[in-house]
Amino acid sequence: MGRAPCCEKMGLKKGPWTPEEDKVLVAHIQRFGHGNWRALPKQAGLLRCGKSCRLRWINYLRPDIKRGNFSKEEEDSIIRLHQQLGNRWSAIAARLPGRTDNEIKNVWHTHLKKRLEPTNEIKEEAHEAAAGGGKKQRRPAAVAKRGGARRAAADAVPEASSAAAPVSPERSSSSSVTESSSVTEQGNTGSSPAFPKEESFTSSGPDAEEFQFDESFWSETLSMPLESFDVPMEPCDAFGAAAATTSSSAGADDMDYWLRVFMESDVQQELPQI
DNA sequence: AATCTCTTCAACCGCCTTTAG
DNA sequence: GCTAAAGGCGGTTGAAGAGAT
Repeated sequence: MGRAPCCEKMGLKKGPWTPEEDKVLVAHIQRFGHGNWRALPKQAGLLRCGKSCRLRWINYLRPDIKRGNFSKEEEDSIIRLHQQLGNRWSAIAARLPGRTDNEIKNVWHTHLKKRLEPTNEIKEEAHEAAAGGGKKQRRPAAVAKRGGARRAAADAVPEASSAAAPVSPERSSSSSVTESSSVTEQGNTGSSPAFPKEESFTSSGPDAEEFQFDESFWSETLSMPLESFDVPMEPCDAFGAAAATTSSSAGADDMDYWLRVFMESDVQQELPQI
């Protein structure tokens, strides 16, 4: 059907939001709500496109957003949910109260996914190293040290807070439940309370072997009843009615249904019980 | 100390779905 | 039932920070 761009680009600002813009947006939404994102920027006097406002609100300004690093439980949940839902970040986010799809997506790509690909990378890197050294030698991730200016700006937003917390492992590259094939997990979801996220899952090093994916992980995971998840599996997210009215939450219901069907049928019978 | 390389994440882009007329 | 508008979602990008050299 061919849609016009979400905003006529003339004169609209792009890039990082300033605290002033945040204030204006928050104040406007608190007063008038966000019935119409498209019209909102005009009404609020913002030189932003509606989508941009929506994104900013959803991802950063909403009062119920939980900022800061992900707890181990949250990461475990992401991993499990990703196994089941694939890259359906919004569906995953709906099950992690206070977390946004964008944030989860970022965490997945920056922390979790990486840790699940060591076997491939190791092989390639070994190859490269043997071949005379690739341009990209992966260092032990210099993770979690950031949080610089931009984060500070985000934190300037009401409710911002943060705490250090680690990550955990998993694998499954892109989408769909079925495509996931193997995983390692063991030593990480459960072990190491301190969970040094910098080192645990880097792709190289003597420990790499430990992260070979093991079929048994899937058996365990797939045979695990949903109820046993450490995160509440509510059909709609923690953000209340607004989200519940969206079509995506209906989709989440469907997904829950099918997941249960899936879990309660073949999988449990075919896979070895723990 | 300077430069390079890598990592992180906020924000954008464009497609798909849903809703309204 | 059709079309267009709006909302929603996932993929991708690029600026900036931090560690390595």
